[in-house]
Amino acid sequence: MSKVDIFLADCPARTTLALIGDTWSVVVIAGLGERHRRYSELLERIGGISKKMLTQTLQKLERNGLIERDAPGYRLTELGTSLLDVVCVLAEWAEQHTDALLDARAVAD
Amino acid sequence: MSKVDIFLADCPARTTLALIGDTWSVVVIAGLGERHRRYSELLERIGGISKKMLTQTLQKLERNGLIERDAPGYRLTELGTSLLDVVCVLAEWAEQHTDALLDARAVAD
DNA sequence: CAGGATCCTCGAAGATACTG
DNA sequence: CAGTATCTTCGAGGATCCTG
Repeated sequence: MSKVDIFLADCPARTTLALIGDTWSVVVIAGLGERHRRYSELLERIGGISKKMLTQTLQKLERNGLIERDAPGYRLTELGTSLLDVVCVLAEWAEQHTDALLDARAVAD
Repeated sequence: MSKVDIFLADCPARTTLALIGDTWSVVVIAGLGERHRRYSELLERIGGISKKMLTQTLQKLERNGLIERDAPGYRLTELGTSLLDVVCVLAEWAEQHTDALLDARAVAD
């Protein structure tokens, strides 16, 4: 079973995607970063997220052990920090390839 | 500007997330893998996806230059293959940490 | 086999107002 | 400041049937 195959059907990667594959989870994880941050700081830093979705996403991430409340505010757990590393890989890819993505789209349209 | 900060507000990573951050894009990319595969093969390999969503997702990925039709069937473009590498990093993380994720959830409930 | 067309449901997400 | 509560909208996604 190759590394790719674990994404098929019922597998760890699909489980993970179900937990963090919503609109805001990855963004909030990145917005939190390595530091402790307060709610209002996150709201401002992230930008474009409503208070409702920030609250909901924070609760979801906390429930899954990716962040913890560190009053007043939040920080990534060790588990969450390890995921942040993965998120950074995606960020790096995005930085290098978003232009190509948008170009391809322009050509297709 | 740190690597994490590019996820905030209007940035390449947010753009990328908007393009591949739906339920099926990442799964289809992984399901395609390095090889050329036919529609029916994907449908079976992925599992749990409807024909409608497979068709829609393939079209979306093609429009963004991540896959190309290679009749009859599909394969990742060079751009798509580079993204597959990132996806594999996520897969690897998932394989190692899904248990911790589920445990944390069980404790919280 | 590989879709397209249609209809429908349900939950994500926003807007707004309220609270300790 | 950091949420909670309520209402509403909108579109992702499923189910089903049809087609070259």
